[in-house]
Amino acid sequence: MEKDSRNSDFLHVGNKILEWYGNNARDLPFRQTKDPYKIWICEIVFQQTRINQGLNHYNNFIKRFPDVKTLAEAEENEVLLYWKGLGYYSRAINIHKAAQQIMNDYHGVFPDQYEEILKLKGVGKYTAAAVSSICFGGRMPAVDGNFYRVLSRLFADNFDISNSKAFTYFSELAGLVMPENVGDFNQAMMDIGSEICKPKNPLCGECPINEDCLAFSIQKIADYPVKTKKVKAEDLALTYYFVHRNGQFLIRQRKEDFIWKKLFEFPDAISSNMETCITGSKTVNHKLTHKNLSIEIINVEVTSEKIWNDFIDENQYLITDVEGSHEKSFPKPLENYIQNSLKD
DNA sequence: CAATCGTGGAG
DNA sequence: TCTCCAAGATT
Repeated sequence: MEKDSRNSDFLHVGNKILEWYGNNARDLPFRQTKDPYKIWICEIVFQQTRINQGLNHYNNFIKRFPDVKTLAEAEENEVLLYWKGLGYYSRAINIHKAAQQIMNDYHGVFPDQYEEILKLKGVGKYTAAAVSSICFGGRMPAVDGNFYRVLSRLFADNFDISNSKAFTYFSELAGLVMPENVGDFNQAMMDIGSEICKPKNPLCGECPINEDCLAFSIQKIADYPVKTKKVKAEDLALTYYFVHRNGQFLIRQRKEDFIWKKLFEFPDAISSNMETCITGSKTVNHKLTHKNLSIEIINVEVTSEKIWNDFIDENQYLITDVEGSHEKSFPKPLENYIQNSLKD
């Protein structure tokens, strides 16, 4: 039976990728260390997040929380503050809990085994593989979106990446290609995926493995990866009241298991005797992955001290001002609203 | 296990 | 304007 040359000896592909990485690795702050703490933080920050989008957050986070102990001892709200604007805020909650796990269960020493790293809150198979391979010589492929794309093109493989078994499937494909240095290989695949084998307009001419790439050879790059499921965003209307008096305004912390959990927000209702204080409103549209939000923010200018105080007492709202809001984490549209309120 | 969780940039 | 999607994890 005739075998395509691409179907044997895949190891040379991995070595080509490593060689390319040696000359083309991006110069990123977390590339200059093997401190598992820093690598862990960077892996969490950059989940579903582009490098340019998360770089400042990463640097600021490391500066404020340079080690596990500092992070574990911090207040949850301050950890959330350093996550402000980054999205997927449960990452901040989990990263804080995981730091406490490391202090309590591992005496403050970052676990060096894949199975142990996997037990940390917010750490899944991808992150455990990345940290263990980069920092401790672990040998698991860090299969992420880049792996799906590069491998599905390399093998012209139709496996649906929205299938829940995609991780296992592409882990096996990765195993065919994976060379000795798994840590560098994992990082190399991410760089190739984001710099060369891009979702749109990939730079196949510059790709170190274009001679091995089946999709490239049959001119079908755009057909891979296959992804059948599309997320549909539903419309959702929210109403907030920007209740303010003498430069101060009212907020509270979200608690329900819903969007923006544990972030701060404005009141979503006012007392009946406040309705005469309404001076206008503004509607902001904001897109989340699964929701198209239409947020109406009603301006309530309270003049009566009694009405102000009664409302706060009844609902246990917190009082802040623009300056104080800098110390709390708000959803992006509310953060924007607060900053714009300066211009009045 | 399919649905859910942000934000911003590219095309 | 609109769609896709980016170093995923959790429930």
